[in-house]
Amino acid sequence: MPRNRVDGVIASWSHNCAAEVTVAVLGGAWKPVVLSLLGRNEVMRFGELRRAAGEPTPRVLTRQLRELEADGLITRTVYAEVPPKVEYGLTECGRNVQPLLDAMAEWGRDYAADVRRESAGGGADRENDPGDAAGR
Amino acid sequence: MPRNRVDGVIASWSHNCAAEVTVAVLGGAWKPVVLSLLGRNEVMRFGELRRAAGEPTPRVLTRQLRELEADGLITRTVYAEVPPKVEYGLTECGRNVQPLLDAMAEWGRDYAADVRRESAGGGADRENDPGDAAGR
DNA sequence: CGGGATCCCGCCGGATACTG
DNA sequence: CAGTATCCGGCGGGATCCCG
Repeated sequence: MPRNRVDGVIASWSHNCAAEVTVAVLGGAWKPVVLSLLGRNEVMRFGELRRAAGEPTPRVLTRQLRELEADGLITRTVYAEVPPKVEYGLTECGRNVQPLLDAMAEWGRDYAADVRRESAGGGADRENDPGDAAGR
Repeated sequence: MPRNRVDGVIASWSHNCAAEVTVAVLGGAWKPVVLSLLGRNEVMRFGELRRAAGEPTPRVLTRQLRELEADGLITRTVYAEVPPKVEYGLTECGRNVQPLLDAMAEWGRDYAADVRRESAGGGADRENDPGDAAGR
């Protein structure tokens, strides 16, 4: 059970926010995409997943998948045949994270829209003027 | 408007999941803690924030705060007095992210509990047995 | 008090090449 | 097809010291 990756984070969130655990689990370069793809496709083969995710290099995708597997979010099923065939799917934990992932995606979209808006539209910069705050 | 940090991520989530934007914004080492602290305290000074977060090094905390500011989540108010006084607070965007942060924290807690459970309790490992899957 | 300057290092992600 | 092996640059985070 090589869950050592997130273990450090889990161990030290006494004063930390538990959200850091979530970031540690979902924070890989291709993990959100992979999870959302598997959320819609039940099972996917390696190449299929790779193409759909946007052609990450095999090495990187492999590691992302192994980490997600070690963290208990996805399953990996190897079929002993030639040519090789490996199928990836979601565990229950992986399915449980979908609503959260959706919420994160929604916020991300809204945030990106905000950024675009203020980049394009006139910069309505608000200045903080402490002014008379020279107390003490 | 140095929002260049997340701009790259925002620009390239055509096939990606928008959740990556969220990770890019909240993905710093001390960002979740800072945001949740500011969510409960309205305004906080640098040292106050530092102690409450768990004593990160000033340099690191400063950068986290600058990034959050550049990303539009927090405000930074400098009072021109001696000794120096700087107060941090949430922008509207920073307040909007609180519910999501809570959801992430909740999932993180549940996940950590799951991990602890299966580490302690007997490993109820489920094996995948493709068995008769040698099709084609 | 609230940082900035400098140095360091581990890790993450990508490119390229090779294989059972 | 589904990876593995090797090399590499960048940067995120920490330690330590110094400053207005």
